[in-house]
Amino acid sequence: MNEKVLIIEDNDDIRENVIEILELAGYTVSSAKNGKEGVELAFKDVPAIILCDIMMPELDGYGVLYLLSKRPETIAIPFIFLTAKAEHFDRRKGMEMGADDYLTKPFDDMELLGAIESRLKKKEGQQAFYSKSLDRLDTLVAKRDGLAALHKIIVERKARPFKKNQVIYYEGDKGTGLYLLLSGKVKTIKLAEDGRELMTGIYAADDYLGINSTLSNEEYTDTATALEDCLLCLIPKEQLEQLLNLYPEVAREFIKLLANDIREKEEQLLQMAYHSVRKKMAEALLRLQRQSEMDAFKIAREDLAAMAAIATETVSRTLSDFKEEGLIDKKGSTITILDLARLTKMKN
Amino acid sequence: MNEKVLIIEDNDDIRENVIEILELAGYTVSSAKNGKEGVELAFKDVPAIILCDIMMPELDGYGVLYLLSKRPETIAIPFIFLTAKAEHFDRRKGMEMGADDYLTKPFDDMELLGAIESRLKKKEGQQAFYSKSLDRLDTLVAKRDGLAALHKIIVERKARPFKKNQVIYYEGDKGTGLYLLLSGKVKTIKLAEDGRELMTGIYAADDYLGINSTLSNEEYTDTATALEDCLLCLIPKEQLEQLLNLYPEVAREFIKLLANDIREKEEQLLQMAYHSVRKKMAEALLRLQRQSEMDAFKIAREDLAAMAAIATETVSRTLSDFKEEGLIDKKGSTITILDLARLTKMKN
DNA sequence: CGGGACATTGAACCTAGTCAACGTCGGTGG
DNA sequence: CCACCGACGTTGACTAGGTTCAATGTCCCG
Repeated sequence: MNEKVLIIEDNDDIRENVIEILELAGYTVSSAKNGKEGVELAFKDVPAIILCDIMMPELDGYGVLYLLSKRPETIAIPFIFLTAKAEHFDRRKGMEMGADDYLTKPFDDMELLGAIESRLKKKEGQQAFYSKSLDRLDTLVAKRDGLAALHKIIVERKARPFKKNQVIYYEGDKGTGLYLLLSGKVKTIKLAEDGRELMTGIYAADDYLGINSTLSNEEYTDTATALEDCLLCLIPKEQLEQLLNLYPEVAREFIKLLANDIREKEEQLLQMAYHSVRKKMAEALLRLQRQSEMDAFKIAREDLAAMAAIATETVSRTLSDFKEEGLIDKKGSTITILDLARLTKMKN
Repeated sequence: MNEKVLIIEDNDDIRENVIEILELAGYTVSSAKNGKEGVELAFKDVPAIILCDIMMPELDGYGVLYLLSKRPETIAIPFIFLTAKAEHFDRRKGMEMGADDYLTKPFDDMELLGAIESRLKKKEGQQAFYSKSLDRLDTLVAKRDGLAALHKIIVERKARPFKKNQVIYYEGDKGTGLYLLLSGKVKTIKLAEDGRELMTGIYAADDYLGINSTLSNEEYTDTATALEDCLLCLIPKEQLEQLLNLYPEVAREFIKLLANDIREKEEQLLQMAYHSVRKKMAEALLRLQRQSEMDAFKIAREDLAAMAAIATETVSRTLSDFKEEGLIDKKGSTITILDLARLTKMKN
């Protein structure tokens, strides 16, 4: 196979040791002594997998991961952190940022080789799975003629998995492109000065993410976070731009999406403004039901609060009332809608 | 000149009398005995000017005016109401709907001929004025190459004046096309079930109106009303559609407009949700200042209330507070911004 | 099965809405 | 030109709905 591995590690002993092992195992290895160097190497000569220390001079492991995720050609490379500390927080932070695995130093040869091999294999497996998932898009996208080009771009592009609670992009980031959500659920939120969150959107499979920022060439105006494990496909801005100029149907399609989005936002605006908490709550539940296509769903009170722009305590109270009235059932964070009609007709 | 006049009047004596006078004066006259017939005639053979009774069987004068305003080819025809009652309310209602003049029965020959002549002359004069106003668009629109086509359509199309408080379109109306605001100011509002209004947008010269409804092929989602006397140009949906398919630049331009609109709506959403009344008020004032480009503007308390989604009484109170604090000055419905910086930095 | 995160409930407080009365402005008709 | 009317703006008193703070309960993951 002779796959390319990049190791980024400031400790000379560890680095040399790893290089030796990997070369013996038949990999082609390149190495860097700090994060900055590592990122440059990765861009110049794209590796199949990256091993990276967290604590490093110049640029730490998180920074490396962040920078790599900014470029489409390096975004999908399997990424394994090497770390001395097995601390929970660090581990979680890394995984949330999109790392694929952790190796706690000291690790022995078999651990190292096993991790790399399993990652590469998993990636291959995922690739196959994505293709299948992408085939489904055929029926969705290729209906109209010119949209076939968009479809082609999507299929050729690798999909990227995001884990639950992982942030896809932050408010203020420069838009790198459009995300197509292949599976899972994503929320977008805006932060008020005092830290309270407002959910501006909730997305399920086949929805586009970050349309407006990408198309207006501005920074993202909200933060997108995965509500559950997701599969996303990034369509780079440049390709999208070309597509828009070549195929009016594609542009027309996006115009429709945007226009509908505005209508929804205005509707939401009216609700925010004049509806009672009960009505806002009912609308939020209905929105969730509509897009999960089931009568039961799991959602944190905090997320519900952000959707309806009310306090979490008030969410609890209102849901308890609804349960009393036989409108819904709830158990923990799972909510089941019992009386859709009465919820829809909720008086203000 | 031999201009075509259409008279719609159910009283046989009056109708015959008017026809006689007008034919003597050299006009070509067609006539209808009720509103329905009149509208059909107007569509079949577009007249230069229309005289129309208000109280009629089948379809009354208001209905005629409404139906004519739905079609681009009949929208700009001068319209004179004939009415027995000189009541205020009726007069105002007619003028708001877009009638150009009133004749109170009984009227003598000179009154009739004078009104028709002056209307036709005025229309000619306005046409000349519009062209000038439209020339200004050259610099705005024709910068990019393909947009020249859009510009051409705008220039070829007649602009139509709207009077203060006149409704341009109603929520629920099927979108006939896109309006370009040439001069004046327009607000768009949504109505809550309980009748409270929320202002979803405020537009000044060179803004487009009803983009999203037109482009998504849906009904208007809000009601547009003239805040002052306006000049609007209607770009019919069909022409717009052609343009979008032919010129990617035009589509691109609208995509940008829509995307920006979404960003603004989301920003507003966040405000609605978590800002105090003081802050909402400040933001509303700043929005007004930004688009009037002056520090002083006239606005009804009710409109301010609709902008910030608060009660009119609260608007009064808050403005009084602001005045006390030296942030603004106010006299009647005129507000002057004194301390822009402090208003911008208003704490929540 | 223990601990921490998440959910619920209670009580006090406070903001902004409502109702009502009064003041002010501008336009219309005598 | 003035007086009057109606629409619009202001102010006060009261109230309801929702937030906040705080304590307690429950679920779920390791």
